[in-house]
Amino acid sequence: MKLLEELEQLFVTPALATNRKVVVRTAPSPTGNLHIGTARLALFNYLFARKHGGKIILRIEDTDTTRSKKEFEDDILESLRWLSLSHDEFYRQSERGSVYQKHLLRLIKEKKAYLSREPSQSNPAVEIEVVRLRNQNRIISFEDEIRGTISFDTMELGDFVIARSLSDALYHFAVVVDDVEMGVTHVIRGDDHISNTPRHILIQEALGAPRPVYAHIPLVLAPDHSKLSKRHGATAIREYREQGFLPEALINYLALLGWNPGTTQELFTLSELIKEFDLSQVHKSGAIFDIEKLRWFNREYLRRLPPAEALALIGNALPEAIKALPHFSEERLQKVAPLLIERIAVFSDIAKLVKEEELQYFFERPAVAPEDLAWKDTNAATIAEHLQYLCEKLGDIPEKMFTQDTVREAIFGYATEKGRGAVLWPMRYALSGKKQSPDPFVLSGIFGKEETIARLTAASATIAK
RNA sequence: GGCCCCGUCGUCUAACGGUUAGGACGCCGCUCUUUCAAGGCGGCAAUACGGGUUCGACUCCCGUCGGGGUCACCA
Repeated sequence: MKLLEELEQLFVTPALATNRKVVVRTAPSPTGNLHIGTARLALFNYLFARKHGGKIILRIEDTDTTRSKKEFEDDILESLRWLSLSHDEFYRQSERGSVYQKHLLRLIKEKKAYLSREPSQSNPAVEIEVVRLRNQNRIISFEDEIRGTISFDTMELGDFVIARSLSDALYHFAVVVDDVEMGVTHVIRGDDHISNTPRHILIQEALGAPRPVYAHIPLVLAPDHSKLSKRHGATAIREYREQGFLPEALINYLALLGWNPGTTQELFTLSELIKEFDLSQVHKSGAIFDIEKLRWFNREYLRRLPPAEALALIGNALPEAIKALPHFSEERLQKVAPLLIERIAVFSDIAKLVKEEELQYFFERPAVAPEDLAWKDTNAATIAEHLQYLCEKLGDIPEKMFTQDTVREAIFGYATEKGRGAVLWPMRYALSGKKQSPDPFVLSGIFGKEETIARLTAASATIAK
């Protein structure tokens, strides 16, 4: 036991000096659109590097040519850009075959690896010559920034395969060679790589390279505690983008998933995150992705959006059917926008409102059901009387002065005197045709004098029948 | 199954030997109000379990249970 530990000490390569410039990498495989979990890892790498004035390498790990697709690479790049997660250098592993080969050859020459002729696993009929690493079968331990010391017995790994052939390096080898060649100082990746780490260290030591600092971040989990996958709903950043989530909200939410600044602050801009971020505050256990909290963040950012920007985004999310309605206009939409913002968390919620017919009445005269016009047991004659009065009273307001405030001023006394419910409910219902809607003053302000009076008159006519 | 990692409200988390175990999301209630939304106020709700160590454990140690990861010529 003791001997084993001493033996181990002999082989331990010191971690990279901390005074070296920080170099991190985010290394997605283009086998799917940018995943929420990958984006979060990219974010952690980004925050760490930017905080320490380091360099960020984006490396596309496409050594598996059958599963890798250009369209996924495009999506990854585009999604990262959308999230504002920039990088400083870009590589594709598929373009680095000669680099891997060079190191493979060297290792073989130094007898640290060897060629082995054996039947192909995919096609046992043919023999191929794979490259295996000479494993010294010892205990590897490393310091993980998140978990502390982790030890593995690498015995059961055996002389594992590092390349399918001299010109076809496998993932583990490519990763280690790249990290070495690119001068990566901090490997910040998902904790599903913990058990790959001893293998990487073995390769690294064979290469005679220094050991980077490892930080294994716990994974993002689905509500059922399993790995977040498609059956749990949207997993790609693109889908959230398409649903109308704001990148700032996504960033903020993802940052707080497994990390916190140790204060109760929850809303952070990217640059605040850079300032606050610290690997030592990263949690050890996996965090469940909670769409409700993401929606809350999104709403917070939605409300902070400059009005012009919000308006443009609402315009994008608004179905064509609404834009085709008779009273639709940009001016009208501009007035409705603040109401909308108050009622949605994500832009895709607009489609839901439309489906529930919560928006139509802003842009076309609503159908009014006489039986719904009455507040409690107010009788028809009284309602008609109130509506009549409202029309007259509002008619006295000059068109230019017709706003939610002047309308309120004009009729609030009357409403208070006659019973607010008895006056205001029919007024609001007449304007919206809905049992639930914004208040009648706000609606009047949106519709303007002519349309407001027209709707009140129409409702009044309905009740007269 | 072997190996590795993890375990505070339903969820994200604070507390790093001494707190009535705090905050946020969600949920519920109240309030504002003609209705809805938003807002304000409040409530429900957790240290997985069992042993130690200690004057004192969410915090340290051991075990149990539970969860996750990984065991490729995928990444």
